[in-house]
Parts: sequence; structure tokens; C-alpha cells
Amino acid sequence: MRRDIFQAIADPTRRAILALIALQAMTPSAIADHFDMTRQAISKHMRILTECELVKQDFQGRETYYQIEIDKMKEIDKWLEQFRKIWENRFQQLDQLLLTIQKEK
Amino acid sequence: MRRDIFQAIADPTRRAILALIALQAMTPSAIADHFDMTRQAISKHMRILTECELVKQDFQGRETYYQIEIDKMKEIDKWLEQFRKIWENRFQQLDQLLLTIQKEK
DNA sequence: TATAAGCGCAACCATTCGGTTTATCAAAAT
DNA sequence: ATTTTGATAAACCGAATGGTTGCGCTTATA
Repeated sequence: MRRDIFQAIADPTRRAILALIALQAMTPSAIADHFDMTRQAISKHMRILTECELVKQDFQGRETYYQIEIDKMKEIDKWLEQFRKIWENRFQQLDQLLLTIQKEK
Repeated sequence: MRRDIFQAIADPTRRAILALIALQAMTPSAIADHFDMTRQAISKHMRILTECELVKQDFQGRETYYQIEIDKMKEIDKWLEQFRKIWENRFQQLDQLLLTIQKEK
């Protein structure tokens, strides 16, 4: 079952988890403390995040620390690029318009 | 039913639609020509995109042109900000390290 | 005016999602 | 050696998702 980062970040809980562990690597139990759901549910979310490599496991004895794979987040940024081009272009056009108006005065 | 942009872009078809109409406003039928599914299915996708305001309708007679709401895409960019901070920071740290090594030479 | 075209809604269906509870297994602690 | 703790897997369940077909409305065209 190939996972997709966009599907992964679609869930608000998973986005919150990412924000959490972006600050500091955490175990599933520690993460679960922040949410109103079972540890098992969190585990399932971690599995999805791991499968699409947004997160990496760091095994220490019987504990598993999850840490964010920040490079993977860049893929979303990369996808946004095509749209960023557009909004920067529009901004530039507006800027140009303002300049023209100013000149005319 | 309140829609969420992250849920909206989770679907690959919807991402493809956004990329399409980013270039040029299009009618549902025209969009449907690009996909292997019915016009009605596309219509449902457009409804979702409209509900979360990623897309805007422009009614012209019996045709409906859909155009992208580029500003809404910035919300994704805004969400990424917290992670961008991290990866830029790491890059900076690496940069610093390289400078230090260079100085030592 | 009759007909065709463009669009969206409703009902339906199979599959996926996001949670639960229960069970299992390995590592730590007593 | 036994018990506790941390983590995952499996089975289950209701709700949401993403598609279909069929219908009806409005606008354009013959």
C-alpha cells in the first residue's frame, strides 16, 4: 500500500503530530498524551507517516522515538512551486500597475 | 459540511485539476476531457474545491468557468512555514559548519 | 418551438479511513 | 522469575470517500 504525503497531511491529527515532533522526537505514548485517543490510534497514524517517510523511527530499547524527516516536507513546498510562480507574478503585475499610475501623476 | 484545503488536495485528481485550471479557467466538461471519469465525478470534485474556496465559479450563460483562487493556496504555504524554519535553520547550521572548517584550514 | 448541450443533484455502491477493543511480544523493573 | 511497561497487530465498526447511473433544469441552437 503505497502512501502519499498529501494524503498523510490531510488528517488534522497527523498534522498536529508532525508539528509536535518537529520540535522534539517523541515516543508514541508521549504523543498520545497530547490527544484524546488511544495509543493504538496514534500508532496507526505513525505507521502512515512512516510509510510515506515523513517520519523516521529511532529504536531505543523498547521505546521508539519518532522524528520528523524534514526533507520530505520539501516535497510539498516543491508542489506549491507551480502556484507560487503565479501568485508572485500577480503581485509583480500589481506592483507594475501601481508604478504606472504613479508615473502618470 | 466544512471543507478543509488539506483534505481537498489529498486527492490526486483534484491536484491535477488545480494544476490544469491554474493555467486557464475551464468548464467542467473541458476539465473532464482530461480525465478518465465522468463529467459528474469532476463536478463533485469541483464542488469540494469550491467549498474550501480553492476555486471560484464564473457563470457565463449555461457554461461555468472554474478558476483557481490562488490566494487560498498561500494557506498551505503558511502551514509549511513552521517546517521551512527548521530546514532553513539546518541548512544554516551546515553552512556555519562549512565556514568553520574553512577557517580552521 | 423542439431539440441539444452544459451542468449539478440524488441515489446508490464498493472501498477506505479513523477510531475502538483485544491480544501478542519484547524489554525493563521488581 | 515474575510482573509491568511500551509498542504493534488483528479484528471489527460506523462514517466518509470517490466513483457510477439517472434525472431535471436552464440556456443555446436548428
